[in-house]
Amino acid sequence: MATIREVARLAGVSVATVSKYLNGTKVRDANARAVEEAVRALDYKPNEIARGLRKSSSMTVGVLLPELDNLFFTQIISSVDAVLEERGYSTLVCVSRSDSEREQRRLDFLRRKQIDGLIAVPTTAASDFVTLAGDLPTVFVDRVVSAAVTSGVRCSSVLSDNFAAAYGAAEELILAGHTRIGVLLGPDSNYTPLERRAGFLAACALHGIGEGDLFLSAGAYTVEAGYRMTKELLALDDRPSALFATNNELTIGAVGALAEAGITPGEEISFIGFDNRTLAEISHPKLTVIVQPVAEIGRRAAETLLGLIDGEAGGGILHLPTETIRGESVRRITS
Amino acid sequence: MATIREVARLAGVSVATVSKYLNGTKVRDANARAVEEAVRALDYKPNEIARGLRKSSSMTVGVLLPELDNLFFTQIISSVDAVLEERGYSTLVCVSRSDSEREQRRLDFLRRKQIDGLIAVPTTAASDFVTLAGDLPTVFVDRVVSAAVTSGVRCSSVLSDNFAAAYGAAEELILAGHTRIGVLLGPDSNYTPLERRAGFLAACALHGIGEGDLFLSAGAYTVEAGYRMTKELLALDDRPSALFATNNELTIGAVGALAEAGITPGEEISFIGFDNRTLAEISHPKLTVIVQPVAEIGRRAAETLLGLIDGEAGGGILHLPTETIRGESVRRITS
DNA sequence: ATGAAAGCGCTAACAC
DNA sequence: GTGTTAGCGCTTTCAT
Repeated sequence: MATIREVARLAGVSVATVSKYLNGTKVRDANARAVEEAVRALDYKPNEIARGLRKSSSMTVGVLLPELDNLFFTQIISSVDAVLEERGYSTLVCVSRSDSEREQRRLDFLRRKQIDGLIAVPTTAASDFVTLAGDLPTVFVDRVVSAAVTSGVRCSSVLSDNFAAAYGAAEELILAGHTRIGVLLGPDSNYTPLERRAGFLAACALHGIGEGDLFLSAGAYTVEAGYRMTKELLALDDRPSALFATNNELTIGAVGALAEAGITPGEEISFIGFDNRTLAEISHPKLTVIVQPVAEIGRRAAETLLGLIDGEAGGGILHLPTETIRGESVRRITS
Repeated sequence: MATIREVARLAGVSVATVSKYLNGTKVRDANARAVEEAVRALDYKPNEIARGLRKSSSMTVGVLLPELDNLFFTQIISSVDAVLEERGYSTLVCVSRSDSEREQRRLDFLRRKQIDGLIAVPTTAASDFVTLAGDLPTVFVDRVVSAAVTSGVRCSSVLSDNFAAAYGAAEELILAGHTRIGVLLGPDSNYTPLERRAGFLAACALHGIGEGDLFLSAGAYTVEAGYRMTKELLALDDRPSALFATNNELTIGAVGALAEAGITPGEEISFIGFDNRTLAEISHPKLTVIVQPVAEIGRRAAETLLGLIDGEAGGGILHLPTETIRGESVRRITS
């Protein structure tokens, strides 16, 4: 690869002139042309590594998340990347496999790579993660860090309004006449299940439905867990008349269990799913689902990070509204 | 961030000694301990950028693909990353959005970042892409480059054995008695549809089924295209008795169209899908699908790339076998 | 085994 | 406006 020196020599100017021209400082017209020509002739491409070393800015941001074979995360990366790319940043992706130790090692790795900022879906409790991140501008996605910890720290959060999402789902079912509802929840070790549970219970409480009428089951955010929980609920003597699955995997599992039991959502049992727009659309009848604004989450996370990098204050928590896609899987009943 | 200088000063040795110790060269025991302690005290993390500049190796590989909101690609990244990470490499992800110009710009960007190698699912015809990649060690995934072009060039290909996959699907249907089969194919502008079409036709020809008995429809690799093609085929007076969807999106679309038409796969119409293991499992009855060994593809691609980086010869084309997951969506008929 | 010093490719003072 | 030069943080001769 050609270096700036060779370009300078071929163009008959100094390296400083080449550098200046390439970075937008005015140079004499004749020199500009000479440099341009030399660059083309040598197919010169600036070495960003050297550039980064000198400017102590790598124009790289790290993205650290639990896994890559999950569309929720990768769609977020997708829009994060779109925004960052436009600003000339590149994206270094690392995976924690939901393992705290691994996560810490990867974070260490990213710091060695001199990333300018970080977008993370931490596995470690976010508040502890803040400590690890230190002074690195960081945006948490799908997790929040209590304001207490973040004060003065350069980090913010972007996520769906999970409380409102679950609240809305509950209302949807309650207004359709359902009082005995099964809820498939994720593990309490994650952050979002707590918000979703709280939102659901809040709506129920408001309508006089206590926990006694509800069938709350919690498990992993996996297809298997969704399948198993649904089967268990269906096997009950006084089984619920409606089901709410609170994440993509649980939704898939629930749909599978219902299909296997020969139950059509919206007939014997009403159903509200989460996130899997595609599954909702190809199901027959179409499913009612709550969908998170993944693209928007990614976009806002990236923009927030760029703000932090540019010195804006952190500490903000951005809750983005979810959307309810109404299919025909919620049936009005009169109890 | 602490530098190697500060570590040296605190440890009371020269930077050379610190560097040597950190890189595995033997140093006096007392010095080793002193360095270790200084590193801990300062929380020193080597600056990989500076390191890369000096060694002119960035320990970074680029991954360039059409999009990130597609599990086929992201699962591949996932296993690529797992392999590379183990060897100390990091992964720079770029997206072409299936746009040749954009792809070239992103490739340029990656080169500026001094990547040591590239894993690509090119949008540009792979043979042209080779020229762009130049001397950069490159592994093509899901695409091949004719041996003629690659001779002497440092690139190889890793992909599924698409011919055999489609051949197998055809046999599966033919042996069940089907002769009038609808095939949902992707766009001829991609590479894989060609192989899949050829494989399917080869099996048919062997069993005396000509193109006249087949219903080949080609379209985009999208859910909508799959849905539309399926509806069209179902609307025919002499509609086929079996359907084969040749990719994930087409499979989803087909399943949706069948559900909407009230057709249960494996009853009125037999069905073989592609890649969507999850959908196959939660469907009732379970679907028969051909699945690509995504994890293996990624793993082998990464290993192949590491080989190329280490100076191995390129030019190889690795075809990995697909797997047939048998559900109950193929029904034996007697015509 | 150790340290002084050169230099990877680039940018930013600084003097002209 | 241009060129000379120092130096980003590191590795690597090359003497010692």
